[in-house]
Order: sequence, then C-alpha cells, then structure tokens
Amino acid sequence: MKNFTLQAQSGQARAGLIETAHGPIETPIFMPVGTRASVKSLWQEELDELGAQIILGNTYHLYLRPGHELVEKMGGLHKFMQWNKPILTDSGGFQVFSLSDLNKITEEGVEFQSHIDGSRHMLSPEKSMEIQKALGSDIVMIFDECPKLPASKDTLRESMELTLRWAKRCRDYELQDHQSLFAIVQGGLHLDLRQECMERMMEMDFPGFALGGLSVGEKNEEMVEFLNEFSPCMPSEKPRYLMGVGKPLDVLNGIRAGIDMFDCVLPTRNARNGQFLTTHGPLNIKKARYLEDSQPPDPTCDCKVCSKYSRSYIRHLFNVGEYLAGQMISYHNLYFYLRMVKKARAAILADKFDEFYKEFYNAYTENRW
RNA sequence: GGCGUGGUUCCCGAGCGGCCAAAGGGAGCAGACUGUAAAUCUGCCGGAGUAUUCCUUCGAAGGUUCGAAUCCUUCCCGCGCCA
Repeated sequence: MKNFTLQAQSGQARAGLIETAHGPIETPIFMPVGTRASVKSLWQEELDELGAQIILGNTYHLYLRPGHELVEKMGGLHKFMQWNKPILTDSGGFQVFSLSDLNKITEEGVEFQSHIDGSRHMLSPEKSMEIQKALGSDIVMIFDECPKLPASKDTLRESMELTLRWAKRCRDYELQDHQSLFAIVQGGLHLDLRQECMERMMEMDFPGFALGGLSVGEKNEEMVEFLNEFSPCMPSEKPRYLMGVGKPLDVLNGIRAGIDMFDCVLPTRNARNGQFLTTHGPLNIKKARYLEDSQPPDPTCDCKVCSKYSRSYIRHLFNVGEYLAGQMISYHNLYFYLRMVKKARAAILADKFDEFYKEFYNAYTENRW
C-alpha cells in the first residue's frame, strides 16, 4: 500500500481511498473471504461483476495446500488465481484461535497439528511473513494471538504482550516492495489494554491498523460499545480494519464507529446453509413456506439472482442439494454487502450517513419474512 | 381357489413378549454460524405438561398373558408364485 487518503467524514464514519500496486480500494469496504484462493462457490469473474475491490486469502490454509512455494512458482497468488485486484492475506493468527485444540503456543510461535493429516508444523512470525511474502498479497497481516473471550484481564495482557513481541518480529522481516504490513491490536474489551497496544504498535510505524479478537465470544452490544469508544483513538490518517466482522448490522455499526475495512465469512458460509441476507433481514430459503413463492429472494435487490429467479426455484435447488443454490445465494449475499458499503460510502461523501444508517437499520430489523 | 409373504407413528423403514411413544433415514419445525477444519452443526418431531408423569398409537375385532407392535383366532387390504 502506498497511500491512504481520508476523503470525507460524516459523524465518526469515514470515506477514504487506499492505493495499492493492484489498484485502489474505496472505503468503507467489505472484503470477501477467499481462504484457499477461492471465494467459495464463486468465479473470479463474478467477483469482478459484483464490484469486489479486494479479497482475502489465508496463510495457514495456503501453506498446507497447495504450499506457498507452489503458489510462488506459479507467479504469486494474484496470477495463480487470476485475480488482479488487491489481496489481503491473514497471517494464520485466527487459526491459533479456531484450531486451538490442534496447537500449542510458545514464545517462538505456534506448533500446529494439521487438520488435514495431523502432521506437525511451526507457524512463527517469521514463517508467516515468509509465506505471505511468497503469496505476494498487497496487505499482509502480522502474526498475532487471538484469544477467546471472555478471558481474564491478565490473560489478555499476556496475550497482547506476546502479540506485540511478534509484531516487532514481523515488522523486521523484509517483504516485497509492493506489500504493506498491518498491525493487529489486541486487548479484549479493555480500553486501557487496547490503547496501550495501539500506542506501542504505532511506535513500530505500521501503515494500517486492525482490530483483532472481536466477535470471538463476547456479547454483540459489548463489541459495538467498544468500537464506538475505541475507534476514535485510532490514528485517523491510517486505515482501520475490523477483522472478521460481521453480520450486516455489525458492519453498519462498524462504519458508524469509523472503521474502514471489514471481512467476514458469513455472507458466503451462511449462503451455503440456505440464508439469504436481504434488505429486510435474513431469509432462510429452506422453509416450506417458500414452496410456491414466486417472488425473488429480495424484492428490493437488483442483483442477477434476484432479478431472475424465484424463492420457489432456489428453495427447490437447495432442497435437492444442487450446488447452484449455494452459488446463487453467495452471489446475492456478497452483492448485498458490497451494495451496503457502497451506499454507506456515498452517504458519507454526501455527509448523510446518519440518515442512511437509520434507513438501513430500520429496514433490516423490520423482520418481514 | 391353493401356497407364501406382508400391513408400524406425515413418508420410507427397523423392531418381533417387558429396557417401546417405538432404531435409522427423509420431510417438517426451530436455532446456530462473524480474520472459513463448515454446501456444516444443534434441538424438537403422537397429545398434554417445566418435569421423575399421564393419555392415545404399530390394518380391524377378539383372545392368551402380570404385561402384546411383538403370540393365537377371525376378518379386511397389498404383493408374489402355482392352478
């Protein structure tokens, strides 16, 4: 990343522009998750069609299969998967959390037992950087420890200190010229811990800051409250990234709190489980009440799925196990998220974010289906 | 007409004297999913009740037994083979 420009503010909500070697990213932005070099069930052409500006890849998963050396040999992740826009890679830090039964944390790093074949691997700050360097992503994340909440303050401090030491080791690793390394701020829901972590990360001079360790067990209201209080403490001239969040309203609340970047598996994972995310809230296509429903999944949506296919048809596809159902819902759900952030951005640029917020919130919680 | 075989809760299908309101699927209903070990998982699924409880069920009607979806008799219906 060469640059971040803050373009406008509406309340705490921000609109900005991130420039990378693979093109610009207009914020606030939602980044579809493509863990294993694929946003599950979608073609790269479709991501383009959807207006996706940046997607995620994952260090741990790509390291195990197909291996970062192979990706490098094939010309890097962009070329390998034929996605020429920006890519952000997560460091494997989240897998320390999500695969906690299969790993052991030490000062050096994390010893993983592969979820695929049980083989043992060491992921350290240096190893994570080596892998992400080989992948060639535009935005690289530091290797952090993501603790599960609730956790005691002592535990969180210890974990935060470890993340800080790891952050320094990551920063000292030389990446490719076009790559930017983002810090991840930990500290649970404790403002003082987070603030301290933030300040010490700032001393290391990172070009962007992420909030990690949220939506990992705490109550939703706690997260929203924390964001509102903490986000203004983050440097305004650098991108702010809320990792792994969230549901549509979480993203909306995040934007209102002044966050610029979001990613979440929810629109694609829940799609494969039959859930449409619509203007008027979630809609589960499995239900028998859609058997003869000729309406589009989201009547207010103009995506290619909603403008052509009925609930009845997609329910049928889902019910008989046709993959097309998951593909269609994934497509729509990402369209929904990307449209939401696009509208939010327009509203911020017009200094009408509050209006947009209320309108979106009211429609979404109407619970019409 | 004879012989054989079978009728189980919405559907398929196990059970073949007590541990059976009855395995397992499916369907249905409800829910979860937030830096993807997930096109996955959880709960309910005869009725009433928070519940250790009660009531109504295994084609029908009788019977045997302390006790029957399970054994016996007759009847009704399905399927197969032989006349």
